Amino acid sequence: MAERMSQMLRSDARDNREHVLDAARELFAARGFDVPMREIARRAGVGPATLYRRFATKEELAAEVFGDEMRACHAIIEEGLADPDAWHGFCSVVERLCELHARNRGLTAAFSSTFPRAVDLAADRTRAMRLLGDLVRRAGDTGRLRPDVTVDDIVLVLAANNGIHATAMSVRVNASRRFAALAIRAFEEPESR
Amino acid sequence: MAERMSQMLRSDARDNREHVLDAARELFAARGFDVPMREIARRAGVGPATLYRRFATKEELAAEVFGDEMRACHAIIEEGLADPDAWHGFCSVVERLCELHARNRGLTAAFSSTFPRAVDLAADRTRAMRLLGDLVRRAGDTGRLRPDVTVDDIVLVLAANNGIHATAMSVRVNASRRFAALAIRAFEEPESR
DNA sequence: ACGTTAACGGACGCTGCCGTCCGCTTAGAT
DNA sequence: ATCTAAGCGGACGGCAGCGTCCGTTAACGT
Repeated sequence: MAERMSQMLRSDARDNREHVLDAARELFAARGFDVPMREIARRAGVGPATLYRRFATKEELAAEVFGDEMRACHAIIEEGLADPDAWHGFCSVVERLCELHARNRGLTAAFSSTFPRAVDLAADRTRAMRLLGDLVRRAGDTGRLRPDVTVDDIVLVLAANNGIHATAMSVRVNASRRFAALAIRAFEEPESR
Repeated sequence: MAERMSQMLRSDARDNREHVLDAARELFAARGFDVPMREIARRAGVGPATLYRRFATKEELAAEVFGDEMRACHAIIEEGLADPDAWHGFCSVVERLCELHARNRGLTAAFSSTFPRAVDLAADRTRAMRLLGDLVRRAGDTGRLRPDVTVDDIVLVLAANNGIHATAMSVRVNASRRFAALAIRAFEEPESR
């Protein structure tokens, strides 16, 4: 559908739309949702009006950008579910989600909280929740996961992971890795190993 | 010193100063550092000019407010150090710090990051760090704490705790409690009990 | 090549915040 | 009761970000 619309655009408009999305992706990832629209436009080599012509509001742009990131989340969880070792799959999901969120400031906002008008993100979110539920159940069956751990705990950890506000990305990612390791320790049944 | 200055103020000015501090405490706690100065003034029943006459800048006001909260942090840590059961003291510090930070949005900003001009807060911060170091060492000696846990891990957990962005305070506090429990599990040496 | 029309971007208006100024008010000393 | 200076707050200017308008440019069908 998005492609059909892009197809009807003139070639320069289509290019600019892509440039805007790329710029938004980079800036949202690096500095969170609070980057000014003008700066996205500037980085895309485009005037503000052009940006607003394609994306009527900041939320609309964010919805499109974070929709992509959401798909990355889904992919990670599904790969974890596909892991023959359920516990290992669970751990790698926690680790990789934490890292993804550390690399994308503001992705957590899309994941846990809700954007004003981003209805489609809510659907992605509930789908991710369902998948996470499967993951937790599957890991629980192995006995390696503490029996009282729920999906909410994962979401809590993800939200908390977003509290790591270091400015430099490398610092953020390192801290996030340590944090993921802590979280996994907290989730693991001590008597299982 | 602060009292000496207040003493020289006219009675109405002194009252208003207190009202402003009370309002700022409440609003910073409830909604974080981003509340408008006007709103603090309004809540204090005071004009903007009055507020700015007492606190030349927003940071100055925040420094004064969070200075008080800082003292609460110190008290918590010192009580933990005074606990005859070192491990129990350690746990209660983690729990109580998490809860305090959950009740005070933006306190973590003062605690871990640095305000532009809040020099005096930095001193409080390093003092808190030293105390936390003592706490960790003391808990480590009991063998209940995993030997690789450092002060940085506590700070990391505190920062992460601040990522719990629920709007309603009761929700935030509950989530924070669960989070503290998770953190303590992660810190505890599994073979020790 | 050329005309039509989509697309562009600089300039604009609006809102919300910070911090200041200045004419009026009132505490508190005499 | 009076006076004076400390104190007050509404109104102001400035800045930054969002979203829009309109005169100009250039894509692309013929």
